[in-house]
Amino acid sequence: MENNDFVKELGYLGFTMRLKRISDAMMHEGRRLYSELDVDIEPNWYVIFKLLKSRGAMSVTEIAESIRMAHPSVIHITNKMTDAGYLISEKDPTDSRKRVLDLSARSVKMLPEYEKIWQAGEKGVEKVLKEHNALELISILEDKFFDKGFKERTLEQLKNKKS
Amino acid sequence: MENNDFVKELGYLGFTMRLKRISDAMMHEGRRLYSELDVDIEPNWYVIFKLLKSRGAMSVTEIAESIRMAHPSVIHITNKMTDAGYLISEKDPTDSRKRVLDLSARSVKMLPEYEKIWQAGEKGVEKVLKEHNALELISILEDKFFDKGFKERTLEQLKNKKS
DNA sequence: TCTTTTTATGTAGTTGACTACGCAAATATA
DNA sequence: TATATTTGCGTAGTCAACTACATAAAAAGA
Repeated sequence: MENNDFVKELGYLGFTMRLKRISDAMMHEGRRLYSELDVDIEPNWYVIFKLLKSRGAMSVTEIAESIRMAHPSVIHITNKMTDAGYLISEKDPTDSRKRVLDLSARSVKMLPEYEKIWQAGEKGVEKVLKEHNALELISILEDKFFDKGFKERTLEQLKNKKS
Repeated sequence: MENNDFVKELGYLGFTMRLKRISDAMMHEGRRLYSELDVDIEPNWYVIFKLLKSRGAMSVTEIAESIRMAHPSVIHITNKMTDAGYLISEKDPTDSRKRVLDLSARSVKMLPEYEKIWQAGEKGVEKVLKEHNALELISILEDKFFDKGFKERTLEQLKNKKS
């Protein structure tokens, strides 16, 4: 960080933007990392890989709920993974509305290599965050600001001017 | 948060995605908040408003550096603010490459109202985060993961397999 | 059984970041 | 002074997330 960072000067008002900047920066770093290692996957795919490996085949909506994402986002990600040959998509035989996704043979073959990278990334993050209770803070943020949290809290403050 | 959140199960591996989810959620909440209050501004504009109010007129690149964003992003945001009548754009008389941006009369008129909202939002965030050293943690994240941080740390871990 | 409601998926359109590249003006250098 | 480099801005193209809406199948209810 440079010392002339205006967002930092804004205190708690700058919090959301700083959160976004860090998250965006890490995403872009992830993309650069993969491209430098010549690995043709994208950041965030790892969640789908891990999920399907752990739980087996799942439908679009099941995936969306498991990782708390809107279903169109899941469709977008998994379509790209399917195009890249990492996922297999099949109609559910008992419910023809559903589409069931699972890891392809290519995924099974490549996963060991990719998991090395993810483990290294995790270690790097862990080293920095272990002594700072970072996961605990993230949990609190999720509890307080997911869904209606931030808006409601602000409207509340606008009404009760006293505080 | 629901209890069946797979990303949470991933430990430090899920950290970046959880960061992104929270930051996205807060952004969307912000948009909903403004629309509910019938205010025609967008999340993140507040940083530009605050910056120009505090520092006076600035060029595109100066703004980008002050808030640590890529300059095309700043152009994108400030163009929309200009279209909405909140900013004035003028060529720098001494350097014709530069374009200098400043708050319009409309901004000056509306700012007191908007600042009430931002103050309320800040209070809401502050209430939740005060006892958790959240700003300190954000600073650490910025120090460690901005720019080349995350990629370099991961590559390092990939080499030194021992740790 | 026929109709209504719910569920699962998909598409379209919006927003907000980024990188890569191009162009023109200012500055530095030969 | 002429050329080369740097700087400032802008555009194009990419990607990820969201909401709103559409469609079709399944489930529920009359």
